[in-house]
Amino acid sequence: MDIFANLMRSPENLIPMTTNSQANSPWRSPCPVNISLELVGDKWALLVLRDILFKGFKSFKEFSQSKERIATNILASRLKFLTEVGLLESEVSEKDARVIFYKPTSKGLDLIPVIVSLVLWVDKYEKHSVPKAEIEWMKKNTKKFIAEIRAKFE
Amino acid sequence: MDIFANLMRSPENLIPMTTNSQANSPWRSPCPVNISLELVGDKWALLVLRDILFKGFKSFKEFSQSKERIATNILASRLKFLTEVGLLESEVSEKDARVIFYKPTSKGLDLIPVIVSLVLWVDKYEKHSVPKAEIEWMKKNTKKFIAEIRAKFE
DNA sequence: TCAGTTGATTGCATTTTGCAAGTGTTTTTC
DNA sequence: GAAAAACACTTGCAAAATGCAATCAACTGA
Repeated sequence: MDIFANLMRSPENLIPMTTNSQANSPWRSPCPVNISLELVGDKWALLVLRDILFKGFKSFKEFSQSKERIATNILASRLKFLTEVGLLESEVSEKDARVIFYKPTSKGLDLIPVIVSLVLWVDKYEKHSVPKAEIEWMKKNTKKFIAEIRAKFE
Repeated sequence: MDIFANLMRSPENLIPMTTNSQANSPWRSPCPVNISLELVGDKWALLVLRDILFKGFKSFKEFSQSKERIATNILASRLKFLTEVGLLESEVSEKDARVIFYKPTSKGLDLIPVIVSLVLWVDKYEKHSVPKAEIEWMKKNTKKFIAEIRAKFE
């Protein structure tokens, strides 16, 4: 089955459904690539996910202290959006009622493979801050790596 | 080797290198997730890649006719940027000197796994336009799928 | 010669972002 | 128990990015 040939035969598969369904849909187009970009295709969303998934961050304060220096208004809007689209859940801390803990939903956890593939791509072409040994392990044991991170939240 | 534990022990691995190298670097931070977002983390870059990789589009005109309706100034700036950062190469058509063909570099082709993982993620949670059979094939034969697309450009 | 195509640019309105300051609530400190 | 600090936002405003229509020069084909 040559998917590419299929897509070439009917490339509209990667683009519209029908003009009707497009009217009901919130998306620019029903192409899955496009939908993914409308959900996490900006400079900040996956960074928040990274902080939660890989660094174990939970609170607004922790996110706001990441080295990319996200502005607090942007952070607030991203946390709201990510929660609204079902990638994050929030709960008030039991110890301190000021603090809100954010954690990934199953939908959010399922983005780990995306982030991993981005990291492996960057590793191949750009200098970055993750030690070689960890990249190598990530590359050779991708499934286990993903499973281990998931396990922290389930 | 528990990568996550390592990262928790020294989470700065996912963020800065040194303050020195950060000054020389064009990136907000040397975290690979961040770098990937600075390269393709916007609403349009991966859409152009999709058009090239999955739909076989080559020219400005073809990209501009995609259903997401990218504005021509944005398209021009994205094509310029993607070429500058080495994801695309351009060459003037032999038949028509006005037409510029864009094709993926090796660095661009290596983004296929990222796009595939995004598609598989979206498939799990959102309605989209790619037939089930093709998603299933993509899921079960991911490596082959990626290799087949690569082969079209090598 | 000349209308039409192509990739790209310009001008301008709209939207999003960045930044500093401020808000309301809760917790800590004295 | 009042003042100060911490936390998660919110607001106001300047700056940047985006969307859109018009336009451009280079080129093509008739």
